[in-house]
Amino acid sequence: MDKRVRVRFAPSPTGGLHLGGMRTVLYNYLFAKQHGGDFIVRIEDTDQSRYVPGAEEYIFECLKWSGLEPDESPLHGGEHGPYRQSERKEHYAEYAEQLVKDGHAYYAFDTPDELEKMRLDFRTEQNPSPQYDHSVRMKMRNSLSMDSHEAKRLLDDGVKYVIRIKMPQHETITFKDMIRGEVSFDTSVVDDKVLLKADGMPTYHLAVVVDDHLMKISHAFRGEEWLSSAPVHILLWKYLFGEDKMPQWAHLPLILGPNGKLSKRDGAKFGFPVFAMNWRDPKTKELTEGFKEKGFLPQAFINFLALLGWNDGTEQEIFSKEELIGKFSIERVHSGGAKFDYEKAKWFNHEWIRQSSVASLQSAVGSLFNDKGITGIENAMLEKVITLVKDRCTLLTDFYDHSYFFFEAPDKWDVDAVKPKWTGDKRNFFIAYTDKLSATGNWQLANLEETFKRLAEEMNIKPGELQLPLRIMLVGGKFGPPVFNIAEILGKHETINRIKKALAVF
RNA sequence: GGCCCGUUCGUCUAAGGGCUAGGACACCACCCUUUCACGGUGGUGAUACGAGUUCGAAUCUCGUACGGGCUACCA
Repeated sequence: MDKRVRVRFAPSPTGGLHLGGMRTVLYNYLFAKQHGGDFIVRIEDTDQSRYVPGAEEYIFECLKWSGLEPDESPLHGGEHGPYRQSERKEHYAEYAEQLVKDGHAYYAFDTPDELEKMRLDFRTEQNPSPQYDHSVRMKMRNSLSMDSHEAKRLLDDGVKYVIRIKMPQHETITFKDMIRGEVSFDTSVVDDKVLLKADGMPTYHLAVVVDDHLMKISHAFRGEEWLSSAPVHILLWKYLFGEDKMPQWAHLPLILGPNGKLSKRDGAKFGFPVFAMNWRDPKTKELTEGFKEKGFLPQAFINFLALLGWNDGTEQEIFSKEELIGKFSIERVHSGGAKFDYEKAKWFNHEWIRQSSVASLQSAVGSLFNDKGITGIENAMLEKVITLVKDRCTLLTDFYDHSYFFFEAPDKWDVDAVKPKWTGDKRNFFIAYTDKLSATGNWQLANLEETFKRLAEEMNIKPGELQLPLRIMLVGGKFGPPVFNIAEILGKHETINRIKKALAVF
């Protein structure tokens, strides 16, 4: 099938790619893959004042980590490249001029100050934010309000200008949205949007239409925040390339934070990530934590993102990327916004950790320990530890909290938990137990436990009262997996050492 | 203010005219567990409101309320 979808992003510090943007990317990706189409990414860097160097590379790292790599490298071009709008500058002016020639657009010479004055002058209680539209355009300085000689003179003199679309009056624009069905707008309430800026760069409105045409985009999925400017884009299609050539639109619902639209700030405020990976703003040096660094598996990230506003109609919740490609359908995307629930996201991650094989977790967990300064762990040991604690970990980082004691002997113990019931008999028990352990050639879970219980019985102590002290000797506190499992993994030498060391303190 | 979009348990959602509105997260209780968790079983909990159409409405229509988006030479 000849499907071609594109996603866009602006390399700006705040407009990066947070949850909402990533989900848009994901849906585009799933749709493209499902139909055997192309998935391309376009860099919308036409706003030079907000351009942040390095943001492109960062975002491709995010896409790579999530497993959503585009078919053609957006950084190096491709069949319909370049995919960086700043490198396609010359295309846009040509189309803008075309629109002027056809009477669908005009030159406007108003300075920023004049625009501000207009907004102030026309401001009323009923209309707090006046627009540059059919009602005021004849009162402004543009090629519609002045005679053609004057306009030509200004142009020849090199006076800065923008090109604005001339929105028709009282026309109803209706289009079909794949999620919402028919949506219509009255053109007289839409302003004369700037198409080409004074610096020669296009605005999003012009660029999206021109690029979608040139890049032969068949489906355009974007966030709901674009819905209200859709009539401009549809008109542009009509004027430039024909409405029948227009891609099919889908406006995805917004992802909401705890209070309203999800923002980058919400992350810091409520303690959850909003970006796929750590992002440090080069200007402010402010760090925004990512899902990756927080300990999420990419599979879980994709999974919860996909389910935030979509489901396949069954009660299934855990989907692999391949299953999502098979089952996704844009028509089943919810039209209402979805509030992001971090607790549920963590649940997805927990499920994915449980399902993951030990082998697939090994390198991530290994490097986690490395980062914490614990090095030189043997693979066999790591494997055993992961197997034992995997089910209790919600985040990858939990592996540290649930198993660091395998690699670091405790140097302080929760003595308060032992002391009240500590007796000389118990001390003697542990001395006897270490002797037995030293002598044994069978370091198996069953044997360790059996020896322990038999000895306790012989010495007439309840084994239950001895297990907690043993645990505290081995790990330092009241936590961790079953105590004999710990001893088994720790090994003979280490177990005996830890008991002896603790005995000296108790 | 104007325009557009939306509204089912606290949260994500299922049910697109017809059984006691189903599931998941979270929460609570019990069980398992001589640690802490995991897990298991069960429970609390929703169709925003008001009209209309219909034998019958969460579902279709209208109005109201509430929420969100847009209203830049930003995307």
